[in-house]
Amino acid sequence: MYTLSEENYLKSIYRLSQQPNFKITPTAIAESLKNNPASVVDMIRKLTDKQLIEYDKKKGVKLTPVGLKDAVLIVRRHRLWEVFLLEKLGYHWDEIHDIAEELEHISDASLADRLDKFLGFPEYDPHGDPIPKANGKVPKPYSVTLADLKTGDTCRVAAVKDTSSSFLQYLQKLDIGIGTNIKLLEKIPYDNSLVISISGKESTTVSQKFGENILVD
Amino acid sequence: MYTLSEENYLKSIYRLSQQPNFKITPTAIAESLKNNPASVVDMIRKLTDKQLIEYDKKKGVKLTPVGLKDAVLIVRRHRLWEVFLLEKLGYHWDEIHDIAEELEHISDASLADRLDKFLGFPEYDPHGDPIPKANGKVPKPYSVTLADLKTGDTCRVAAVKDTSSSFLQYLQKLDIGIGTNIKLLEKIPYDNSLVISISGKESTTVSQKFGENILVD
DNA sequence: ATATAAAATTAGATAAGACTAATTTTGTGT
DNA sequence: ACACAAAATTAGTCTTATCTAATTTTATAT
Ligand SMILES: [Mn+2]
Ligand SMILES: [Mn+2]
Ligand SMILES: [Mn+2]
Ligand SMILES: [Mn+2]
Repeated sequence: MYTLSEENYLKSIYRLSQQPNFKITPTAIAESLKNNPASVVDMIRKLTDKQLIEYDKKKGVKLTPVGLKDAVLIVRRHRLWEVFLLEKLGYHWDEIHDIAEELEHISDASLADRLDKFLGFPEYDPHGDPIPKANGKVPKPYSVTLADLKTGDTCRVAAVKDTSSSFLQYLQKLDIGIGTNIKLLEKIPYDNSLVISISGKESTTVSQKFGENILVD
Repeated sequence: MYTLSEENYLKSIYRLSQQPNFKITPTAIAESLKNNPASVVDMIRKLTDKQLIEYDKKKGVKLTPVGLKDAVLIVRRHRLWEVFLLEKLGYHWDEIHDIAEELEHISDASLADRLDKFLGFPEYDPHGDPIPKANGKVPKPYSVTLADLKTGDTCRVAAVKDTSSSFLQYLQKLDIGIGTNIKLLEKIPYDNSLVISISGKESTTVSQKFGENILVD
């Protein structure tokens, strides 16, 4: 159906489209794929010809209904494989993303659905991201971040925005995972650093960037 | 490490090398990969440069120790994924080969070993082919075919040589699978057709080609 | 409004892997 | 040894996807 590259572009565009009010430019796509804007311009032409995206200079890139449907199916496969790797093969949550990045491209009509069933129809992947359903419906993702809370608020970690191993390993070190309870003790006005209590334990200070990459419930 | 194409060539050369006294020529490789001899010549050069194979005009293509080791690891992944697809996801044995053909290329250092453990260290894949061990040792494959038997002999189906869906579906129709008992009732001298009894039931006639593609115990 | 910077695009190059068509080498039968 | 066929190889083309460098367009700041 699609080449590996086409699928990676579709997925990248989909991910960028999740950021509200964000204009999806060639540069943004290039950054997200760690490649060159010139290459992106080529692929934009190709995907436009295939009617998977529309490109308006003013509005940026937008997925067509067909492009969206297929992008969502790739995301579905990615997240299902992540669940498999963690739950069945015993990988840690900082190791699974790159492998799923390859597995998501395996094309077989019934593979995702069989995997879904085998895994017991999980709702969320190991990073807390919602797993699109077979019909293409995507459960609403979490949207409030730790950095959005007010002093004194308590929350449950629901998902992580950043899935890089450096971030995930840091979380591991802090004993934070999906489900961990966090209380915001103080917000440092100077640089918006956050003083938090993890699982009721003594306080720790984390950066604003850190807080913005944790989605809470 | 290797490109998709390189891996497919390595695996194809390995498979051909399993046929005793068979000279592995560019044409043979081309046939096995359903591509063009000219393309094969290019790849022979590439793999030779990488010291994965040696090519002697007289003796044909041969895997070097390194090439052999890596080819075996690809076969290991292929066969492990086939077990997974059949046992865990409920595919039938005629559907798994093509999917495993893609899955075998997923490159992660510990993936095959974790999958192996998850599956309970299976000895044989769903077609009866031995699964190479993590250390690269390959259990001895079955070698006697149904066509090798003498009239009156009884055997157990141990493996199938041909994994095409047309062959596997035919076997399914005849109620033959790994483990099925077959008795050779008669060999027709004219064209070596085989009259057999499957699981003790009434007799069926199959072709010589059919018999040569069933390995027995 | 104009200079400057940033972003987008074009032009041209490269690499992998496949193909077809032409040519050369090898093998076989007489 | 010679003729013919088959196999191997070379030459040249194509597609996909990437890059760098040059150019054009768009945005921003004074
Ligand atoms: Mn990917
Ligand atoms: Mn994830
Ligand atoms: Mn393959
Ligand atoms: Mn098999």
